[in-house]
Amino acid sequence: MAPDKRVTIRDVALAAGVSPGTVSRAMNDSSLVNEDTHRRIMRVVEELDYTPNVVARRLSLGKTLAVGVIVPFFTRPSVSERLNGVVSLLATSQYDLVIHNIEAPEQRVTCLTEIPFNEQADGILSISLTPTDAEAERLAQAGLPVVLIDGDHRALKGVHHQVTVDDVAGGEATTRYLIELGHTKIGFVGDYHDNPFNFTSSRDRYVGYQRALWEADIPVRAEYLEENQHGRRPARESARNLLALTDRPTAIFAASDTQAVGVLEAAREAGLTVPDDLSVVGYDDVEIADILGLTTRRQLLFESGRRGVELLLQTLENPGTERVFDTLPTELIVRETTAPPQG
Amino acid sequence: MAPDKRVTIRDVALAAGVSPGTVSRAMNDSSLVNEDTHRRIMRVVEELDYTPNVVARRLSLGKTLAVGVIVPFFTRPSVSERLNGVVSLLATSQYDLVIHNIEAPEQRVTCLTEIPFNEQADGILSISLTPTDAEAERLAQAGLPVVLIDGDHRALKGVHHQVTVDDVAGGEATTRYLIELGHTKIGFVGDYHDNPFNFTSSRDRYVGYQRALWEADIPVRAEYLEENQHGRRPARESARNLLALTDRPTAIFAASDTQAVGVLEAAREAGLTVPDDLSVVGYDDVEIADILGLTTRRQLLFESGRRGVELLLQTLENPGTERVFDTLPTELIVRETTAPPQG
DNA sequence: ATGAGCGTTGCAACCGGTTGAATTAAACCG
DNA sequence: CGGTTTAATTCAACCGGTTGCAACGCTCAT
Repeated sequence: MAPDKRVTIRDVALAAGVSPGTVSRAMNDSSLVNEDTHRRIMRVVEELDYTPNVVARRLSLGKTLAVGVIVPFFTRPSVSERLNGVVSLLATSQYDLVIHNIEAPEQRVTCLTEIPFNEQADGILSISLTPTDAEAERLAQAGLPVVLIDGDHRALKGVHHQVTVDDVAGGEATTRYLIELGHTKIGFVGDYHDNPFNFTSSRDRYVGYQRALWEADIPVRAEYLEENQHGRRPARESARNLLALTDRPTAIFAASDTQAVGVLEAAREAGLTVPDDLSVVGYDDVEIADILGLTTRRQLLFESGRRGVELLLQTLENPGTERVFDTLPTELIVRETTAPPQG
Repeated sequence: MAPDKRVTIRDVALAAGVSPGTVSRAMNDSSLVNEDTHRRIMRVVEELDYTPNVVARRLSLGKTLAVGVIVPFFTRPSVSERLNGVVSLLATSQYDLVIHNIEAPEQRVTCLTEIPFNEQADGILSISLTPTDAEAERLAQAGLPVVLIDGDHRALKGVHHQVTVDDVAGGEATTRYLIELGHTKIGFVGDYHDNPFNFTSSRDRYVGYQRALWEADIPVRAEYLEENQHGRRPARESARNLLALTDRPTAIFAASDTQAVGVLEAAREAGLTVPDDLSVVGYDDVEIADILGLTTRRQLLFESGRRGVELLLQTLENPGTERVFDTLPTELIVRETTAPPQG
């Protein structure tokens, strides 16, 4: 009944008539143990159904064989897709994945300052977070490899690698596309550019938006910028404001697909036809964009996760690796929500 | 430069002029330690910035202070939402969350048979997986508390608690709603009922569908059942088949919202207006349902995750806890994709 | 003064692996 | 046949905490 105490390495040693050390070696680097002994030990392992205790192993090795992943709001489709890339590659390695979700700004602090220190992970993957200078310094102290996915902090040594997208360029190119279609009155619906999580993508895309306008000699109008909480509903509100302007935009660039959906809803409410009365562009190219036929700028979410893990594993194997700053490309996916302005 | 070796409990002990044991006690149950000593130790801890090594702690305690979560396809919105519930509650506890994603049937086996055995977790949460009898037995052997969220296996002792939805009842009620609207030709678009992951929800909902028809004396027509891979695209294909029938259904019940989206797409392709020419109902009530105005049966995804964790933590605290089988309610959310059949 | 009783603290074993150094046994060589 | 190399294995320390038990110092009652 009582699930007989776990089988330990000493049990195996006893049964095989060797010392624990030999069993240990047999299970790892067979090179030092005799062929026959090895086989014998393995047979006993089989028989007793022995599985090494990972925790003991970790303590002894001084490695946790786990990587910590810090993600904010992992239910957001873009984040979830990145995480998916992370998980898919990590599953093929010996490392476990310990997840730390951040839903509130306080958690952000705890995660970034405590996790690296309690030896729970050999490396840290941070998704969509841009550490402040103080946080980066603290990370550096911990001496763990840190990889930023969709987060930028080249300045300090705490960060080893990063995988990003050039959001400024992406925002610029997307805006330029709208301009080339003939739009000059282009609204922007994004997150609060100053937010407690220090999310930077919306802000960066807006910077790109401004650049595109400048280059085209189109004035940047303050009333065309709407900042709000992230999300579909807040974006809908923001879009309502834009569409209520006396000189309303003929196109709206949303900082994410989720927000673009809110924009589309606001347009419908206002009785506007998309794309005839209003063009809408999103960012990310998550599934909803395909479903709704939303024109958007695609970024390689899944790949960013995979690439991040790849870099982290590389560093764990070989701590001397040079720092890498990857920038993944983006691509405009034109669907049915954009067209030249009417009249 | 070299991030000076980690501070251990012995360093603290030395600095505070006590033994490691006392420091350990001071950090845990202060009751045995003198007030003054306690304060002194804590000051040193502060000064040296000491954090206990979790791995050593785990080995010594014989507990891993982590729970393993096994999820298939966590990018599916319904699963992700459940996971969200899990994470949100677990974050408030001392337990870490180690994720194991399953994307292929082989992984299913590894996860269910190995993970419980290598002492990586004190308890297991399994989401949307129904263990086979053999797997359940193996789980029981491991002697770990296991909680099934959206999975059913009351038969064996391996499972401690479970949190489910009555999919049969949900499917029946949903179908009855269509019947009450006046539909008699109702198609069903679901997963392969026989699949390597042993997902049962689609199958169960279909059983409910059959019951509703029987009760209403409507014949169950084999050609109205379409099984396919899970997903929007396969569901679209399936719906195409249904709509191509000479006596096509006037309503389609999709086993999930994701699949309902595929059905809507097929309807649009076929030039049918929803809900006038075709009614469509989904299941889950994930965000896309709200966006598209899809009538659907809501289930409490987030809550199911939270509740599962609650039960698991309870059992970890107090191993004697009685087994609990929770069934969460569902609710029909009527939106704009259902109406009485035309003519 | 003696010893019981209590609150604190130290000691040392233990959790279950890993690993460098020491040991043993076999093999080889002049 | 002694001496040395080499391969295989054992030994014991170690990773960094936890904890039962012993020991210590003190108070208090006898």
